[in-house]
Amino acid sequence: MARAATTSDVFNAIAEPQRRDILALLRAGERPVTDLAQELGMSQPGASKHLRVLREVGLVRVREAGKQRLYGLDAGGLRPVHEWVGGFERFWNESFDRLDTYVQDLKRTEE
Amino acid sequence: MARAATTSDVFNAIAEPQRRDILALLRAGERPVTDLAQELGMSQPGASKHLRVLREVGLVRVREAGKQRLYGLDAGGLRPVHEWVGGFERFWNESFDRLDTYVQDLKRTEE
DNA sequence: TTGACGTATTCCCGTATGGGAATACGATCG
DNA sequence: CGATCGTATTCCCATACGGGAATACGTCAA
Repeated sequence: MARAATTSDVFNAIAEPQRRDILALLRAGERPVTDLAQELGMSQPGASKHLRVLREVGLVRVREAGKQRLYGLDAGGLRPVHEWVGGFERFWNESFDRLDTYVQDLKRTEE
Repeated sequence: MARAATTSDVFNAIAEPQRRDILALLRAGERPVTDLAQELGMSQPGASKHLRVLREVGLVRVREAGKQRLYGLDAGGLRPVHEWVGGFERFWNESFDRLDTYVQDLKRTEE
């Protein structure tokens, strides 16, 4: 056993910088694989692989368009992530207080 | 070359379910390693390792407390994630429209 | 100083990947 | 049908992890 099954999980899908780039690009609209690959400076197979992951977790949708396959954004899958992170929102607003406490503590320790 | 250096990146840090669990628990306040390990059903070394990753990306902060080391949440690091995902918010609100378009397209294809 | 307790490291293993190269597919056009 | 274009797969390599076991550390109590 090793590296618990992480794939097919949205959090893992967006952990890859290149995949985040793809998603960002798709906000502008549907695009064929080659287009994405070229624009992001990656190989076609590379783009296809990343798109596959994104498709499997439901962040992207494909549409057959003749010889091409147009990939489009399906942002709904990001909602759970947004909500999860949102659950911490009130904590980073307290950050200054906490940082202050931390600093006070350091001072006390140094004395 | 393989699997680009992903560690030391917030997105990657929260890609691990267990690490997300740790962060969630820490919202209730500081905790020593053993506590976390037990509560989450993981080994002490395991907890320490995950905490190390979280510390390196700045999501967690340590405070020496005698024999123990109290880990506390440092949610500020989640802000970039929240913002990134937030950049897609308006897209998942359009999801119904898009889904509709998609379905229309399927119908047309089947005819 | 010796022990005990709470943690962090180090090893080692097996699997999951990301990337590159070559190749297999599927659809459209002559 | 045969050629071509746009994509998806398959191999293979090297590395990054996550997990378990054993061990090294650092601190405090007796």
